[in-house]
Amino acid sequence: MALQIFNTLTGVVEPFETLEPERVKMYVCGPTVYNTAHIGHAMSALVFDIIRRYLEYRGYSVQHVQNFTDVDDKIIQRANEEGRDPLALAEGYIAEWHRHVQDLNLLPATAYPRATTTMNEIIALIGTLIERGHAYAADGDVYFRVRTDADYGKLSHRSVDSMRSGARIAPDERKEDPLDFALWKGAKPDEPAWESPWGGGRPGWHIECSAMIFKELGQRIDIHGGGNDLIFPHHENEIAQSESATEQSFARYWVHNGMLQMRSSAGVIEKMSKSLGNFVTIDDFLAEHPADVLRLMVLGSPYRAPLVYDAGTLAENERKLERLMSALRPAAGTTASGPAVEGLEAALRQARDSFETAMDNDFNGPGATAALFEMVRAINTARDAGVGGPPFDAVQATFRNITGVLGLQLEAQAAGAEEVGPFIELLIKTRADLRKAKQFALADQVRNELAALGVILEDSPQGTTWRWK
RNA sequence: GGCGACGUAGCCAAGUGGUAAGGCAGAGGUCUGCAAAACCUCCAUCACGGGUUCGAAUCCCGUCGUCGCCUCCA
Repeated sequence: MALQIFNTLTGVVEPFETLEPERVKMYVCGPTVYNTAHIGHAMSALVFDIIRRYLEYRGYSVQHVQNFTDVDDKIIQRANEEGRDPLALAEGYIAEWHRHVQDLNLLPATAYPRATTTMNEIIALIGTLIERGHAYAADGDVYFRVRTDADYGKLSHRSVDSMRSGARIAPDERKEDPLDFALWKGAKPDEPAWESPWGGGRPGWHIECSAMIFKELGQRIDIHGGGNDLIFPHHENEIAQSESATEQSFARYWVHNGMLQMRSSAGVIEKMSKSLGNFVTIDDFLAEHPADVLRLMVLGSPYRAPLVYDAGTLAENERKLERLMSALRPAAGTTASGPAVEGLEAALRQARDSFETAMDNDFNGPGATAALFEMVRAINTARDAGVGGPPFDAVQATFRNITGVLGLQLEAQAAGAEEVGPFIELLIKTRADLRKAKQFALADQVRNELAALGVILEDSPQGTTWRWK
């Protein structure tokens, strides 16, 4: 079966066909860098990281562009509050994001354009829109003339008329129509400004994405992604601008992830956001949990659906990670042929098929992880049956390969192991002597006290191993 | 009010016409001095009400409920 993707534009799952053979042009909206990122931002990045990895697994060469909105009202506001230069403030959060990319094991995008480094292209694009009658300058600002775009609203599936009747659009006397949106904002005193034919100012939010896409990927792209909170107005406006300027279709597939939601202590479930104050920063999360736990959380729910974050989902995914890691424990036996080996290999092949079928079906993470757990059981069962040697190693390598397609690292927490390892080994040896002498109370005391320090001992016929809890 | 998504066991969740994957939690068992881990077994008729069909969780209509967007937002 071939890859199928849900397209927000059409509202249905469609076969995936690229503009050019074996090549995918993908643009994903990145963060506005005015504040520290939280795990909701991470979720979106993880979703598209997984999509990209799977496309590459399927043989596509992926051009993956992610932007930084590094000049906008919020950045300016925040900089003013802190008495800092807005561009320096943005620069700091961009550096922080690049660190998150590493910490979360995200594949770096192939390009990271910014609004401030795309200024010439933005100004040129606005000029084109004005020439074609799709935009107009007004008192230092430039607005997009929404009524010149016949199919405005097609992405968010709403009509211009229904939006006009909505009361929530603030009227602005400079606009010809309340729905018109800013392409260029004239600068007030003390605001960062770039020279343009319409005076000093800065780009509106939406235009930068269109300009960056044209610059980095061309006038047409395969996949445009982002959070589903961007569908309207951001992506709707991007389509309007882009297609009005180029007179051809802009992005083939619009892919949107659902929002990360937070369950409050009162049980209320709401979107995680800065403004509500119900967020967990990426750094805070990673201080307590491996990045794989967050990735498993994201994989454990369909990417388009909202994902509720609470203590329960956290604990559940920590256990999932432990279980996946159990498949990587070394073989104890040496059986390298026979029915047990054949059964293992057959089970792996079947699970791999299930994995691909699930991922081909609009990147079905829960289905794909289920296939992973089938591999885990097959591998552990085979180990218990004495399978070992090259066939066992090969199967584990396959398992690692597949988990790697999802971006899972499955690395044992090694922090401090070099320093404390010898001491723990010493205690394990002492405990072994105590057990040999039937001094079980003392032996258990060693184990319990280590457990209190976060070190789990596990006995097996081959000896005792330890791991961090 | 408008638009959209969704409602499967205690929880997360797969399945989109032929009698319910997987994970967590729980129960029993194997192993162990005891644990832990691993392995085995058990644990749901799919929000509700109609309809279409030989047959529906899966299609249609309605009701209730949840979330998102309509303003900055991943």
